[in-house]
Amino acid sequence: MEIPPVVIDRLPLYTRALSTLEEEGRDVVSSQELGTLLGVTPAQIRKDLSYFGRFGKQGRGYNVRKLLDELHHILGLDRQWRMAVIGVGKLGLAILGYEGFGPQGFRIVEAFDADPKRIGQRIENLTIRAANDLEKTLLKNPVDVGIVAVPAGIAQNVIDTLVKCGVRAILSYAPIPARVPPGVYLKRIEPVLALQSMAYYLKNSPRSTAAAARS
Amino acid sequence: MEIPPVVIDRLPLYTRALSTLEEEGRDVVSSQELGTLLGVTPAQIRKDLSYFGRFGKQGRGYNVRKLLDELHHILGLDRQWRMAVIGVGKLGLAILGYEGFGPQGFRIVEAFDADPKRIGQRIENLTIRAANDLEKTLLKNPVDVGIVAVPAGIAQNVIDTLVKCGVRAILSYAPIPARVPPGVYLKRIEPVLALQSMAYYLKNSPRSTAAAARS
DNA sequence: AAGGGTTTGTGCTCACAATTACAAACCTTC
DNA sequence: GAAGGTTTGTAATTGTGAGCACAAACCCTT
Ligand SMILES: NC(=O)c1ccc[n+]([C@@H]2O[C@H](COP(=O)([O-])OP(=O)(O)OC[C@H]3O[C@@H](n4cnc5c(N)ncnc54)[C@H](O)[C@@H]3O)[C@@H](O)[C@H]2O)c1
Ligand SMILES: NC(=O)c1ccc[n+]([C@@H]2O[C@H](COP(=O)([O-])OP(=O)(O)OC[C@H]3O[C@@H](n4cnc5c(N)ncnc54)[C@H](O)[C@@H]3O)[C@@H](O)[C@H]2O)c1
Repeated sequence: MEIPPVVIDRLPLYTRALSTLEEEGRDVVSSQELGTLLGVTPAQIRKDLSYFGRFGKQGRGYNVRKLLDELHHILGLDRQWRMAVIGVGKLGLAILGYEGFGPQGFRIVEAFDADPKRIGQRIENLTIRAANDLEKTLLKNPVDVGIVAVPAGIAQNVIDTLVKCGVRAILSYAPIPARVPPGVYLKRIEPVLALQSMAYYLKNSPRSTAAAARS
Repeated sequence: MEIPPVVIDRLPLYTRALSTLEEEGRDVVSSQELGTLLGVTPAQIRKDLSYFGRFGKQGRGYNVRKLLDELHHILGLDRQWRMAVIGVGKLGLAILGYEGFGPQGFRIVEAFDADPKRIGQRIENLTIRAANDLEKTLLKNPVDVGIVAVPAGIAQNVIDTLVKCGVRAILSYAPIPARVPPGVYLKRIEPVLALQSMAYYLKNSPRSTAAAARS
């Protein structure tokens, strides 16, 4: 059975809401409540979950702890993922210092830069390696994910190198339409594109039309 | 006529490719070439553009300069947009220092933080203001876009304040399912969700299955 | 000026995703 | 233990977007 990518994209949303509920001590939650919490219809949630099994109880809802465990297992969040950051400039520094990855099982274990002033620096328990050593290091010590935060001009090059080293998931902050071979997964973070599409709505709504932009 | 949001989301992609082509001195481009450049089918591009008019010439293609101007006009990129950054921490600093916004007409004109050590600092020709002055400042000196880079816990609060100040477009980096009233546009940057959905594919492909994740 | 080679714009079809709607299952209370 | 009130899981329907295919339009060459 083939699961639609949109469904996979929503599952992490559900896990995050469930984590919050669990921290609040909640035992069960209905698709209704989860829906209003996330801005998604209850039927959507039920249908998405039904791709993977039957996790709820009629008349009652979903056991928060149980559903969270199931989703963690489905998404592969019940293990550690090793990541490398390429490009430790202004943005790379913020990424290295971000405390949101670790608790979700995503650990940054390598960082690379081309600037001689950066190479060798210790940041967040990590020693910045030379960009020249990227291939050698990753071949010896593989990572699951590559985070690309280098200037646009060399991003495709870096991505190609990552692919050659067997990296199969890439998170790219570079503003280019990067290409990867099939079997490699790429997600782009594109704040400028997001702003540009919102500009359209700003321009074309006389101060208060309905119909919010997809987020 | 109502234009599908997905179409609006693709237009900025086209403008970026066209800009590159223009810098290379190209005069005309076909939907075919633009398509392979962006990983989109030519028919998709033609259909998207046809929502707004007839910009090409049969047998020839699109005039790069002309199409770029048209798209800039359609998206509202032929003017300056004023932005405020809320939260000048690790990420906020990278945003303030990012040179990718200006050339596209998005100018950061205000920055706010709650940390006394940050308030008053001059960064990139900007003086960091106190978070307490957010409402007062924006009411006197409105901005078009708010960029939210504060901790998750207070993000909804900041967003509510922005909305109250008449901000109608918000780019949020906070990992929360923020809600805004209709007529306000919100886009979220969510690296963790992107990683989590890629984890699913990493886990469920025996090292080389086709079907790349939507990016 | 005619013909061959391109490429656009768009009606039509197909695929897929969201929503609706309801029977089945469950809990609680009396 | 029966009745009333919830909520799930899913079959069926609706809605929407992507791709196909082709006539019309254009360029260039001879
Ligand atoms: N700063 C932001 O908020 C932001 C936002 C969106 C996108 N981006 C994108 O992220 C990327 C980085 O942005 P930034 O603001 O950090 O720029 P930056 O110039 O501060 O950092 C780039 C870093 O990459 C390093 N580098 C150059 N070549 C390299 C190589 N071959 N291997 C490894 N490292 C190399 C440089 O030494 C530098 O430290 C850019 O593509 C930018 O467009 C940044
Ligand atoms: N660093 C990253 O790469 C990254 C990536 C994705 C998401 N985020 C998100 O971006 C946000 C900021 O992350 P960060 O790493 O910069 O954290 P940070 O702690 O370095 O920065 C947060 C800043 O917000 C300021 N602040 C607190 N309350 C405020 C208020 N009421 N008004 C204005 N400013 C206030 C703090 O003083 C601090 O300077 C968080 O929500 C985080 O989850 C960060």
